[in-house]
Amino acid sequence: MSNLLKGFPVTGIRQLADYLDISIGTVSRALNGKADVNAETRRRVLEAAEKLGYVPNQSGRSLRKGSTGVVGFMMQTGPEITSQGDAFFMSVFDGVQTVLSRHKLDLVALLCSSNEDPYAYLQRTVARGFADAIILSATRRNDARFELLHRHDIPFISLGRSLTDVGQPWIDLDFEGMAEVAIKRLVKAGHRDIGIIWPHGDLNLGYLFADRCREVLAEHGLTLKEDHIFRAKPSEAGGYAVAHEIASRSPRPSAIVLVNEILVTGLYKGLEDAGVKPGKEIAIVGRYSPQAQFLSPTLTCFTLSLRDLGISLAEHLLSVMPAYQSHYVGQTPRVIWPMTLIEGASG
Amino acid sequence: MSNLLKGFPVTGIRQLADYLDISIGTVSRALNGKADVNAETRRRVLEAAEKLGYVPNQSGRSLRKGSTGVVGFMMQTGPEITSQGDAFFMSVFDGVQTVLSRHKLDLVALLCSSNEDPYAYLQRTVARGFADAIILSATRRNDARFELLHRHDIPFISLGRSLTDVGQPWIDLDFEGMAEVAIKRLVKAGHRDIGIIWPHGDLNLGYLFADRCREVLAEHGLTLKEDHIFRAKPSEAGGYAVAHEIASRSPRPSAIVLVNEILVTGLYKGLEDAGVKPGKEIAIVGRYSPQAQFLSPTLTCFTLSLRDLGISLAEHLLSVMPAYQSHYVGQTPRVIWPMTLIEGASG
DNA sequence: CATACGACCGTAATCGTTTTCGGAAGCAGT
DNA sequence: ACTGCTTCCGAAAACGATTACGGTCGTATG
Repeated sequence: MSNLLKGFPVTGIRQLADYLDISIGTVSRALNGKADVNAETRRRVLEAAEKLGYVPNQSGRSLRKGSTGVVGFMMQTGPEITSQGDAFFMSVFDGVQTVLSRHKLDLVALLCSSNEDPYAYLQRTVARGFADAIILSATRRNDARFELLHRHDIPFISLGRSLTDVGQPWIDLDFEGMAEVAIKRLVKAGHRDIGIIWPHGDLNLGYLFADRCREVLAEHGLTLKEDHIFRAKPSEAGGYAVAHEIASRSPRPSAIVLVNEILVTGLYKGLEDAGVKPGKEIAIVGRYSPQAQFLSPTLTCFTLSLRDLGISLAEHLLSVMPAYQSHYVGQTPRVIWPMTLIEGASG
Repeated sequence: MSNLLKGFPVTGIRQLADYLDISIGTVSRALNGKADVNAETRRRVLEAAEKLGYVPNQSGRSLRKGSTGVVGFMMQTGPEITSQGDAFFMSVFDGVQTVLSRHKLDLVALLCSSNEDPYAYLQRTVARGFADAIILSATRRNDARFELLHRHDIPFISLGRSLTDVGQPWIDLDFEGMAEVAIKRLVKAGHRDIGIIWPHGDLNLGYLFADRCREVLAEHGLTLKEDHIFRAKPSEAGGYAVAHEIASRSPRPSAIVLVNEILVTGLYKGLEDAGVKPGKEIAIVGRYSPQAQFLSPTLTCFTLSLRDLGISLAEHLLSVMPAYQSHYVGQTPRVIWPMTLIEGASG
C-alpha cells in the first residue's frame, strides 16, 4: 500500500487486485480482454491500472506464456564488419516496426559483437528464450544459423538467400536483375572488358551477383576475367584501396560494377588520385546511398525503398509466426526485391 | 528424455537434473558458481550442460532474480532521425559490448520508431523490466527521459548532456572545445565573418556549440550574426539545401563550422553547384566521418575513437549499477570526450 | 562413545503472470 | 422444487529458475 500512497507505479498484479478487492485472476482477464468478465468490473480494472501506472511484469508473463513479444533483428557490430551503414538499417528498422507495432510486438536489435561467433551468439539468445522470432541479416553462402533456428522451431526470416534451405522465408534484393541490367547497359555503351568488386567475406550475394554477371557477359560473347574480380573491405577505405588495384591492372577494365553501397565514395577518390577519372576513363555502376547522389560525376546506381523492404520483412515474418498468421497462410514467401536504376553520368 | 535422444538442446533445468540424477538446486548452484557444491559434481554438471546445450531460460531467471542481464541502448529509427553518419553506432556498440561481455551482460538496441514518442516508448520498456540499465542517445536540451529513469531507479548513462540533471553520469563530446579550436583557427586565418550550421531539433549540443562559438568570437571582438546561423536537416540532402541558403546570403560568411557529420557531403556539392568553392571561397570545418576523408578539398575536421567512446560509456554505466560496481565507486562520472583536429585543406 | 562441525545436497518457497477448472448466483423452463 | 444454462469470479496449478533452510553423511575432537 505504501507505493500507492507515494503515487508510485504499482509493482504487481497482486497489489492491483488488493486495491480493487478482487482476485488476481479477474484482473488478468480484464486486462487481457478475455470474454468472461463483467463490463463494469473490466472498466474499474482498466481505470485503476491506468491511474496506478500498473504494467505487467514481462518476465512473469513470458515465463507463463512461453513467448516474449519481442522480435530480434540480428546484426553484427563493428565498423569493418557490416556491409551496410547505420542509415541502411535505421530505415529498414523503421519499416519493420510500423508493422510489428500493430501487433503489439517490439523490435530489438540483437548486437553480435565482432569478436563473438555469430552462431554461438544466436544459440545463446534463442536458448535464453529472448525473442519470439528473428530476422537475420548478412546471410552467408552456407548459413548454419538457418538450421539452428529451424531445429529450435523459431520463426524467422532472412534478409538474403543462402544455399542452406530449411524452408524458411526470405527476402533478397534482386542482385541478379541488377547484374543483368548493369552489364547490358555497359555492353550497349561499348564496354567489352567489365570488372566487378566482390563483396567481402562469404556473403551469398557475392556469388549470386558474380554468377549472373558471368552469364550475361557470356550471352554477349564476353567473359569475366578472373583478375578483374576485385576484393575490397566494405568501407570507404576499402574502396580507396581497391581503386589503386584497379587502376594499376593491365589491361585495366573499362567498367566496374559493384554491389556494396558504402565503398563507392572511396573508390571514386582512389581512382581520381590514381589518375583514372570515374565516368570518363572508367565507367562505374553501383548501389544507391544517400551520399552517392553527391558524387561527381553522378553515380549510375540501383535503388530501392528500404522502409518498404522493412515492411515486407515484417509482414512475411508474421506469416510464419503461428500466433499471428491472421491473414496469410499461403506458400512460404520468398521475395526477390526489385531495384530501380537511376541513370547517372558514371556509366 | 526424448530431446536427449534426438540430440536436442535440453529445455529446462529439470531435464538436466534428471539426466544427471541430481536435484535442480544442485544443478543451479553448480552452474552459478556457488560455493557449496562438490568439485566433481560441478564438473559433471558443467560438462553435461555443455554437451546437451543447456542454457538457462531468461524469463524464469529474471523473474526470480529481478534482473535481466541486458543493457539497452535506446535509439530512434527512421532515415531522417539519426544525426550520425555511416557506422557511428556500429562502432560505439562494438566498444560497449567488449566491456559488457566481460560481465556477462548483453547489449540490445531499443529501437524507438519515428512515429512513437520516445518518452512513451521508454516508459513502456522500463515498466516491462526489459533492461537492467539503459544508455540514452540523442540527448535533448531538456530531456524528460532522465527523470523517468531516475524515478524508476534504473541505472543509466547518456551520450550527451542535458539541462535536466538527476545526478546521472554522462559522456559528451567536447563540442565546446571544438568550437574554440575551430573558431580560433579560422580567426587566425583571417576570417571575420563566420557562420555555423545548427543541428536539427532540440538536441542540446546545438546550444552548447553555438554558445561557445559566440563566446570565442566575442573574445576576438567578433559576433555571430543571427542570419549566419543556418538550420539544416541532418542528412546529405539537408546539407545540399542549406548550401544554397549560405551561398545566397549577403553578406555571405567566409567560413562555416558545423557539428553534424553527414550533411557535409551535400554541403560540398551544394556549394560547388552554387559556384562557391569549398576551401577557396568559403572555409569549412566539420566533424570527421568515413567519407569526409574523400572529399576534395579534404575536410578540416574533428575526430575521435568511437570504439573507445563505447568502452567508456559501458565502464561508466557499470559504475552506477549496484550489482557491478566492483572497481569504481567514486564521483558520478561526467566525461567531456576530447576530439582531435585533422587539418585539411577546407579551412 | 558422544558430540560437534563441515561438506554437500535435496526440498520447497518464491518471483508475477496466465489459464484451467469449478463454484456460486441468477434465471428460465418444466 | 428440480434441472439446466449463463455469467461471472476465485482458487490453484503451472511456467523455469534461484536460494534459504534443513537434513544426512563422514570425520575430527573431547
